[in-house]
Amino acid sequence: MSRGDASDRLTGVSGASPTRVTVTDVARAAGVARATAARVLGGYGSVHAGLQERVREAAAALGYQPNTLARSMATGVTHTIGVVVADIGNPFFAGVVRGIADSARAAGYDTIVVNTDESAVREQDAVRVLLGKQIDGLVVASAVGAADDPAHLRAAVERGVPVVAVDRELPALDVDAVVIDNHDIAAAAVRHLTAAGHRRVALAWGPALPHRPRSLRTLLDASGRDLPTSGARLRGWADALTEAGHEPDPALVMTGSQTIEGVRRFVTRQLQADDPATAVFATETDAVLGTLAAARDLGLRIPEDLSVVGFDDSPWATVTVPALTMVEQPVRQLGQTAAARLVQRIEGRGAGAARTRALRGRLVERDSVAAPRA
Amino acid sequence: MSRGDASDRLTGVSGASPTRVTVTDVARAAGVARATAARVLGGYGSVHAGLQERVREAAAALGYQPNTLARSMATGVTHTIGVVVADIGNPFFAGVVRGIADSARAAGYDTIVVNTDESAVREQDAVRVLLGKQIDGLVVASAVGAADDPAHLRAAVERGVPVVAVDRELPALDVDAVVIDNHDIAAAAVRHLTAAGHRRVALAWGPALPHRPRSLRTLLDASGRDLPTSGARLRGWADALTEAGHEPDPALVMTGSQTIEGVRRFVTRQLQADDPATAVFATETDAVLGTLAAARDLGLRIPEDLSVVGFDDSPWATVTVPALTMVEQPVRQLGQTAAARLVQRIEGRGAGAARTRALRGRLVERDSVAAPRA
DNA sequence: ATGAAAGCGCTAACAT
DNA sequence: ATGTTAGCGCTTTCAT
Repeated sequence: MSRGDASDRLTGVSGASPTRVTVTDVARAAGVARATAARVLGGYGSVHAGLQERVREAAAALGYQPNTLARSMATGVTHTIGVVVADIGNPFFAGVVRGIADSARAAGYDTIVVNTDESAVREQDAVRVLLGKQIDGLVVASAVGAADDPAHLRAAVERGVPVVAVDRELPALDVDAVVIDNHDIAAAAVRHLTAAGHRRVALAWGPALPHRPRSLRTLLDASGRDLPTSGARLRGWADALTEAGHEPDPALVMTGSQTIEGVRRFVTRQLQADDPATAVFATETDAVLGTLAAARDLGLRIPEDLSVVGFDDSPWATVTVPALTMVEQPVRQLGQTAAARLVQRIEGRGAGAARTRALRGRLVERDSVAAPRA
Repeated sequence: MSRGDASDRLTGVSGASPTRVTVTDVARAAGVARATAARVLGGYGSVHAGLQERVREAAAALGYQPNTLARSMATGVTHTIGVVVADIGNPFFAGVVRGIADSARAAGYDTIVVNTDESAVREQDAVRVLLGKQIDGLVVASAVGAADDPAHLRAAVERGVPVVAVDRELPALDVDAVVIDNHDIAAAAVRHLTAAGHRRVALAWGPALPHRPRSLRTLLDASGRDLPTSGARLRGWADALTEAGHEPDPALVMTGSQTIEGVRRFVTRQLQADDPATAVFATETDAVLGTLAAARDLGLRIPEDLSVVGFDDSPWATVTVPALTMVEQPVRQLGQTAAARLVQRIEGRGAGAARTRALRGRLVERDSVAAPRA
């Protein structure tokens, strides 16, 4: 931790130069003042062409590399945005992150990505770390429920660090958000099923609750406290069913352990019930996998015995048998839009009230939906 | 860039405090010297309990948050490792990154992840940015071919920044590496096919080459210049075939455009050839998808008409029909091991010569392999 | 156009 | 145990 350790390291690993070369070194070698060398190396102010040359040569000869930390200390700006994402292992978020990086890069910003594994604690940590690193702005796909107070993010806002929510809104905070219109696309997906004649459409998965709510209202209320995306999808499901004249039965909604295995058990139960579900709306990739596993367990054929619509289209959805009808989300665009908005905020343009921008999902129809058995 | 802009931003976005609170502010509020405040806030040195209390209260009251940049400037250490990864959208690398972050976090290091989308130019950029941010070490899954000179990474090493290669070795550089034993697991996969009676095992995909090499030697040489992983898998394929007494025919190796569509065309051609392939060894996820697409196009059944072994086991490999026999790689462990090694290097323990550590893949047998048709 | 000097927020010698 | 002072590498007045 001491300076001594640091230089031990420098000399120890490989016959490396025992000390980094700084503007001071370059200035001395070029025979100019530090300020002059700094001006050409930093690309600001104005310096006689001849001197520029000399400084550049000296810098190249010494192998000078700028220290961005020092620059940031002096300017108060890092040209870096932080990204806090709940699950980088999910291709959805991976795509979002790439979109953010694309857009940020184009605007001259670096990105630092931190994964929280859906843990609220790690999210707080991540935000603290990023703020400590003096990022200029923050894009966050938060793991906190819609009802929880995101104090760590409020701290960012209060310090004047612009925050943009991506995919998951932050109703408790007055910040910009870029999301998918989950209610509409979910409703469209379920409408596709009711149009084919389905009345009993199971939903996997919904909010994680300790025990199954009896009434639809209780369920909707509970989901309002869950992740905003999952609540919106649930409401879309309910609205589409209602619209088709069917009662949205809370018993059709999975509220238990949200894992592939949990879905498998839930769907199995739904298919063996007295008034069995004839279709499943799977709102996450893992829910699709669990549903397919359940169907195979029971020897049910898709779509003859069971119709399925799932979230997050992916290349493998075309090689299953049958190919799956899926909701496609504009992931990359989601990230790009969020980063663009953030850069606007950082650079002081686009001031004004926080705004939520909703992007549209798309239903990709393949072969996993048919009319229910008579 | 100017200080003026920065404070405009601070005041503009929300009624935020126009200036950050520093140790100096806290010290003044607590009525102690800066050093004293710094000691308790930074958690070093020793300070009378009573004063500690007072400083902490003042800090809390003012909402003090440490500036890690300034700390790093003073100490010369960032407690941050950089991760450069070729494709964060690939679940394989997503898993590796999580492993790295786990392990780093446990050792008290933050991680900064940069994605390069398999572009050598962006990789250079990424490394420069990370070095500028004064990271303490670097984990890299490089996009550069085994034959290319990774000057950007050499620069890191020469500056005394420890580098650990993950998944993809850097033969041109004397650095630690943590990889999968691609040769062995590929050979095991192909052996599994020859054991079932296959002689004509197509490989999708191999090295990207402008035109198909005529001889096996030319092919192997060419692949030596490609990504180290793909070369090793190719050699594993060749060795397993040879071992079973079959000539590894270079015509069975895909060398063209490495996309799902490219694989689909390649496999289609292989299956319609005079002496058709009876099995496909797909060395990447997208190669598996292309292979399945080709089989479906031709109305071939797996495994009756075509056997398939693929790389990168994944939950969806169990829900295809049939479930797929796949190579599973210990992705998380790969990342954890790499980060652990890096931390050792950073902290000066585990000095000595660079070492490559190879982790073993595992063949997960399911239902996509059978004896070839007579 | 160039140079001298101050300062960003923190840590770390060096007094006391 | 506390305070004083210098300094990390850079940018940015302010002189000249």
